[in-house]
This record gives sequence, C-alpha cells and structure tokens, in this order.
Amino acid sequence: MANDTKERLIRAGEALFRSQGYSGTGLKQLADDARAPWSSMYHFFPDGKEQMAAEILDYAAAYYARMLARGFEARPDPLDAIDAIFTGEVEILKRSGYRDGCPIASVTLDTASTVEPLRKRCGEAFASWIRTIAEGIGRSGVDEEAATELATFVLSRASKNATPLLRTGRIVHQAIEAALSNTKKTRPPHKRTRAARR
Amino acid sequence: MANDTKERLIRAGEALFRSQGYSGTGLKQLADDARAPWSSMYHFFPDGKEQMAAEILDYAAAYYARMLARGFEARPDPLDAIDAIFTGEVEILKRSGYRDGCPIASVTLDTASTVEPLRKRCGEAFASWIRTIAEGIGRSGVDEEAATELATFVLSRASKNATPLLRTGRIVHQAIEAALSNTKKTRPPHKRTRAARR
DNA sequence: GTCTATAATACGATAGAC
DNA sequence: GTCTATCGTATTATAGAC
Repeated sequence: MANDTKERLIRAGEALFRSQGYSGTGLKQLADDARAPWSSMYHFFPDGKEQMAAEILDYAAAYYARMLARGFEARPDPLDAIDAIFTGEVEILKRSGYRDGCPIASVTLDTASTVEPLRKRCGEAFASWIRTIAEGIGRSGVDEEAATELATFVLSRASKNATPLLRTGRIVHQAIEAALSNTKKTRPPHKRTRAARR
Repeated sequence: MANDTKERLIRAGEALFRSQGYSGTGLKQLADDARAPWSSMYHFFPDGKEQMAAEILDYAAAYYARMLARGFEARPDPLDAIDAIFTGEVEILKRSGYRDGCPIASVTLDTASTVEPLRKRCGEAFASWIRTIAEGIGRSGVDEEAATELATFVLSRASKNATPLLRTGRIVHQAIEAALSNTKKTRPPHKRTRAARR
C-alpha cells in the first residue's frame, strides 16, 4: 500500500456512522473528514456507498470484537470484565460529548428495513459480539445456553429475530423480581413458574 | 377541523421514522404515504422538516406512554404487565416483518449529535416513559429509586447522561451473578463440554 | 387547504485527463 | 491514485394562483 487513504476513509466513516447513521452521512462530508480526495471514494469503493458502508461495518465489528475479547482476557473474573467494558464505553461516550454511540446500532436502525445487505452485516456483527461475550461469561461456569441468553439481551432488530427482545423482557422481569425480593421481604416471592421458564 | 390531513401526516411520519429514521425519510415520500398533497406539508409545518419531526416525536411519545400506562393499569401485578408489554412489542415487530422498531430510538441515533432540538425531545420522551414505568413498578412495593433505576436501564444517548449506560452495566452484572448462583445450585456446571460448542 | 411550478441545494455517481 | 468537472436525481423549501 502506497498510502493509507482507504483506511482513513473507513475510520472517518465509522466515526460518522456513530453520530449520524448511514443515511445521515454524505460521502462528500466523509471524504472531507478523512482528508481524502473525492476521487478516492469511487477508486476504493467502485460499487459506491453501499460497498463502503459494508466495509466500515466489517471494520467496526472486528474492532469491537477484539475489544471485548481483550476485556475478558485481561480479567479472570468475567464480572470484572463486564464492569470494565461498560465503564470504558461510558468513558468514550462522555468524552465525545455524548455524540459517539454504537456504529452498528445507528446503521441498523436506519437501514434494516431498506438495505438488506447492510442489515445482514449488522446482524452478523452483533452475532459475533454475542459469541465473544458468551465465551467470556462461559469461563465463569455459567452453562453455554445461559451465557448466550445473557449476551443476547441487548441485541436489536438487525437479527430479524424476536428472541433478543424476548430475552430482554425476561431479564427485565428477573431484575424486577430480584429488586422486589431484596427490598420488600414482606411480599411473598413470585411463583417460580413464571421466572423459571427460560 | 375540516379534515384530518395533519394527523395522517403525523401518523405516516411515525411509521417512516420507525423504519428509516429521520434523515432516511424524505418529506415527499411522507406526504405520499399519508395520501396528503405536497402543499399540506408546509401549510401545517411552516418551519419545515424539523418542526414536523418534533410533532411526530411528541405524538409517538404520548402514544407509547399511554400504552405503557394502560399496560400497568390492566394488570395488578407489574411483572405480568412487563411480560405483556414485551410480548406485545414482539408481536408488532414480527407482524411488520421486523421493520417497525422504536421511532424515538431511530431518530435519536441519527440526530442526537446533529439536531439539538430533536435530541432534546427524544430525551424527554424516554424520560416520560421511565416515569410511567417507574410508577407502574412502584405499585408492587419496590421503592422509588430502585424502580427508577430499573426503568432507566434501556435509556439511550438521548438523555446526554451516562447513568442509563451505567445502570445497564449494573443490571447485566446482577443478571450474570444471578445466573451464576442459579447454575451452581440447581444444575451441575457444563453439562456439555466446551469442545462440543458449535 | 390545496393547486402547480420551481428555486436552491445536496446527494450519489461518472467521465476523462494526468 | 488523484485531479477537475459534471450529470442526473432527490432533497428541502418557496412562490403565487385558486
């Protein structure tokens, strides 16, 4: 590679996707932000915006997957890892003035219904993160299914699958139940039938 | 009111925001979907797209708040209400072919960084839902703070506040902890070996 | 409140020279 | 790989008649 123009484009794109999503981001603004010439756009991404977005998503997916894996490797206790990962993300969000969220989430929400190839890639990104998190949690002795269930619970519409939402509902349910039995001992705990179905 | 053109516009806008977000939705497509004449656009929303979006967000916020409140009113047990609300949303998502998500979330993710008035409205919408949910949970005896904490945990970047993310982290932590102690008590760990994992 | 017409701009995408 | 220039279209937004 003679220079790093393509990488600058992808990096700038990831940043813009974080704060503006896919349809909110113009290619001209992107090239500007990357300090890349406009002509490089279609030189590196001859198939246009969609191809460029696909490569940005792949880049972001791999980047975060590595970050997650490292988080779990660095700490023997997965609970510590989860804490560190969350507070780390909070730090990033704060430092950006609450601008930089999750690039996959933004793109999912404004393209899942309209641009099928991108929706698919978003779904794959989330799936890979779930596998990484499930593996990390799995080390602590939670069985595989429960670990995946926990890891899935933030997953969005990108997967074209209702289980993420259902699992979120179950976890909310359990959290409430836990808070109930913690703070109000006078109340008889709920029947196991509802909470135990997982 | 002679006719209901404005309401049709707002309803169509809410639907489009669900599936395409703010920047992904064109005003002409919106007017078309609403079967409203193009001229009505700037007749009812003289300040343009931003004003229209603001009114759509207010409409959606009120609509969902009512839905939540009714959900809690209809069922004495807030746990039942949570279950019903989640499975209801899953039903909607499924029926739309996984197209229709949360209109506030979509708009938040692609405008929170760029259109301050809309970001503010999104934040207010989430805040009102949190109050409604906290009230619903509160009836079961959970104290106010715990109820608010639980209700907040899905909140996004719209609030320009890190507590939602931090609270999510805490709840994930607790969920894992709970799963851990459940596993150890109720079943032998690792029925399937890690090598057998797909 | 609705009509037709259009301005002004941004967008994604191409062309051809170097 | 980069340059300049532009095409066609879609966008948001206005103007003025009825």
